[in-house]
Amino acid sequence: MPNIKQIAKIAGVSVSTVSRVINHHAYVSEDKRRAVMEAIVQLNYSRNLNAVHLSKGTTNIIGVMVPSINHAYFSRLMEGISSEALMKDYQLMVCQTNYNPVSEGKVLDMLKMKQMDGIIIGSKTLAWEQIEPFTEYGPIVACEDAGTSAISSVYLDHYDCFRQGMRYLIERGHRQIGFCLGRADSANSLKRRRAYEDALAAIHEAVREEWMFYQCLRIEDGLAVVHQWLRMRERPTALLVTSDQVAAGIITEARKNGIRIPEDLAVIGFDNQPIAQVFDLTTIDNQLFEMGSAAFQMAYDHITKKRTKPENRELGYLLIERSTV
Amino acid sequence: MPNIKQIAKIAGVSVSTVSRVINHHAYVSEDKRRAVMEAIVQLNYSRNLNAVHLSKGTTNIIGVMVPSINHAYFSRLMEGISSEALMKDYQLMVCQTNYNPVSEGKVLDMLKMKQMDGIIIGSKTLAWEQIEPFTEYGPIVACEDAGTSAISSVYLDHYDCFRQGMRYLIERGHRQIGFCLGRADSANSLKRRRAYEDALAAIHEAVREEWMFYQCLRIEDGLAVVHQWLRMRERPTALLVTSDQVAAGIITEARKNGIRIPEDLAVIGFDNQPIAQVFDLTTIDNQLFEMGSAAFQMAYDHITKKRTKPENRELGYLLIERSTV
DNA sequence: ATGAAAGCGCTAACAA
DNA sequence: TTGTTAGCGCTTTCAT
Repeated sequence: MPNIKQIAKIAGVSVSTVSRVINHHAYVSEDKRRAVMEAIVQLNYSRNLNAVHLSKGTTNIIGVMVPSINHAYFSRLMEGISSEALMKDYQLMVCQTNYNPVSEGKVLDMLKMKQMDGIIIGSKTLAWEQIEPFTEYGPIVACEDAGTSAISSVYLDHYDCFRQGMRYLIERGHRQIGFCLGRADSANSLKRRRAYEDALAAIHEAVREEWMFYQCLRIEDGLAVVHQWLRMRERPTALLVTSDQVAAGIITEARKNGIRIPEDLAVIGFDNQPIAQVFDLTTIDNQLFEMGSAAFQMAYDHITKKRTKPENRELGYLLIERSTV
Repeated sequence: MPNIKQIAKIAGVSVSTVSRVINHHAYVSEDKRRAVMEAIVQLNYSRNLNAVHLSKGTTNIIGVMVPSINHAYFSRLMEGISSEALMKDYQLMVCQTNYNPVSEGKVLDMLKMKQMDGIIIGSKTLAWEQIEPFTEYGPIVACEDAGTSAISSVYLDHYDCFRQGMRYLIERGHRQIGFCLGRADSANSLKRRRAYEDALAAIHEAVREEWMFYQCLRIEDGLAVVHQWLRMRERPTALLVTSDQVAAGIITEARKNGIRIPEDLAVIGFDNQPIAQVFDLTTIDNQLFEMGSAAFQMAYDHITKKRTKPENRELGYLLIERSTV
């Protein structure tokens, strides 16, 4: 592989002139520029990015920490990140962690090792205190509420959001309400559960453990929910489901079993994914794409020093009324 | 940020010894090793990966070229790639191209610029001849038939596969068969169309343009298909749909319109995604996960010189009989 | 077992 | 406008 030195030699100039040409700097005479360009073509030259990165101390790479690449929620989020990265000519290093703390640590380490200029956290299991020290090495933006930590974040108020879902159901006469969440112990789940309990308390309904479904992450998880529902003596008349995929699974299996939606069972989904539209599913749009692009922008602004302090940006959400309630 | 030199100084050894310790080389006395380790902890040192990459000439990064990050097909494929990469300690640079030739070219350029050690192509629009020259800079593995080019590939025989789908439908009495494909001009689509035409010719049925749907990529694309189907005077009794998502969209919209599946319309999907299971959809499993992991392994073997010649590996497929035919 | 030193290829400050 | 040169931080060969 030819290097800048050989180009310089052939073009009859110094390496700095070559560098200037490559980087489109001013103050290069037209004939030298041409000579360099010709040499570049002649030798089929390309810069060695590792050398560039080492020399500059930056990489134009953003790391994306997600538990799973193949999950509608993160796919949509990454799409938002990617669209913004594409415009700014940044590359994405997608790191699948499977919620493994060791894997998550490795991603943080890569920031320290200057492999990437910043990190966007889609979701994680590590505590904020374990992540915080790494902000020294570059911006870290979380796509969830980072609480009082010094980590930037784009998030929405899941308590509020869940409360609104509950309110909507209650206003339509439901009192027996259940929910489907993902990880039982995640911060978001905890908030949602609190919202759920508060909402029930407000209408003097007791909380029932058996109406709370956890580990509902994918479309197929909806099936088990329906079967459990069928086995119950007392059944919830409505379900707040924090994933359109799971909601779609529930609806499909429900219909197969002759359960009428929403008459027998009302369902509210989350995310407003395309599948929600197809199912005519009432859902809460939590702006995943926008969250992704906002996260990238935030990281970008920090890298380019447009900002220095951590930011916390709350996004809105929108209840989309369709036919499953 | 501390560097190897400072560590050496504090530990009272040379930089080479530090390097040996970091890289777990043999021939380092126990006390020096300990001294180095202590210095590393003391200064909170981490290697600068850009320097490592420059020095070594490799990066342990594989580029993944996909038109879209947020698409079930590529998500599943990337999951396969990722699972293998995780085991081998490789990082994934996911590059979304939107089938833009310029973006695709940039990914290839990054290989030349030594930003990545190899590339896995999920799908592309560039011609093989335009890609082939870049194999000089590192292994390129395509997740589709790369024809006679010198590019490695993992693929399945889409002609055969489509033929089998047709055969299955025909055996069950269908003669009026349509299909839903993605990009009209892709190599795969062309093969499938040929298979379709050959299958019809074999039963002396004419080919009808209006029964061939293109640009069917996402779940929501299924709706339009159903509406067009409804408007037809003569309708196909069966549809071969190269995406479970689209098939699910079709089924959902069909049921909503009182169309019975499979009595009025039989549907075969593709990919055997989780959604196919939920919909009890007859589908053809084309082993996307395995394709992804095989692609990574292939790239890996070339990088580590276990192989040098381009490989072409054909994967099997499996028709999964469920209830939509 | 250890160290000196020559790269790896580029950027950018400085001098001219 | 151009060139010289000192880094960037690490690996690895070659001596010892």
